[in-house]
Amino acid sequence: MDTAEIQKTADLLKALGEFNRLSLVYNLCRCESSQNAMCLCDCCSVDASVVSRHLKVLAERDIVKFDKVGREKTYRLNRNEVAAQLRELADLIENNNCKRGNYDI
Amino acid sequence: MDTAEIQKTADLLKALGEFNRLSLVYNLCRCESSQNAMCLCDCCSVDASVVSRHLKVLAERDIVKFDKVGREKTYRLNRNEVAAQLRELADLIENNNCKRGNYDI
DNA sequence: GATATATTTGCATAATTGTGCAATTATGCA
DNA sequence: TGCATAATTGCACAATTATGCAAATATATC
Repeated sequence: MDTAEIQKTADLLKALGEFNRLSLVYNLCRCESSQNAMCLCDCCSVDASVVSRHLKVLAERDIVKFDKVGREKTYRLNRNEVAAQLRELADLIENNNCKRGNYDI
Repeated sequence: MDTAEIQKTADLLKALGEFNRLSLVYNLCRCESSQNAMCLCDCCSVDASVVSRHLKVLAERDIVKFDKVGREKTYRLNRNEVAAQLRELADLIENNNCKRGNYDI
């Protein structure tokens, strides 16, 4: 396993592993349409600037995508990619799907 | 979504989302048999005390389990549970499996 | 242009976290 | 009992991170 790859996965998990950010993700989970940041503020009781920074982190990790419409930014979950990465990790952990086929039992 | 539930998931992801801890997890991934801490030290270039603390965090989150044999502690991945939790999150994110059935599009 | 709203940024701060080293504890073995 | 090895813990420290407030930026509307 490449260290860069480990770091990338760790970064994804770390981005998701903070209470307010995960709250934002769960909030976006329930929305089919994009939501702007002000709307998303309601789900966590922190300053708008904090929400802005959390959304930036989520966007940097490609967890959310956004469009700029006028003065608003609307966010949506990058559902398929995030789910795929989580499943990939789950498979690795559960199935021991080692391409080399060497088991050390 | 309950805040306690959000916090629990966040804690799991945060525990996995650190480079050396994830390295330990990947390392355990490749092992069918339990591995003791000293052996696991080899996979990350940090002090044994650091590995000990990381393993403690992983054990607290039920990511790894351990047995004490003599003066050694042997660790193994809690494969099924961790994988199940990751898949649950993936499903939630991807499928929008909202029990209430209200879509806001 | 003036004003209101949405978002970001600079700054300061408190809290958390990862780390190494030394000391300690626990256990096995001679 | 004495010594070696495995693991943990106390302590200090550096780095990161989450946060709020105020100011700045961007854009819509009047």
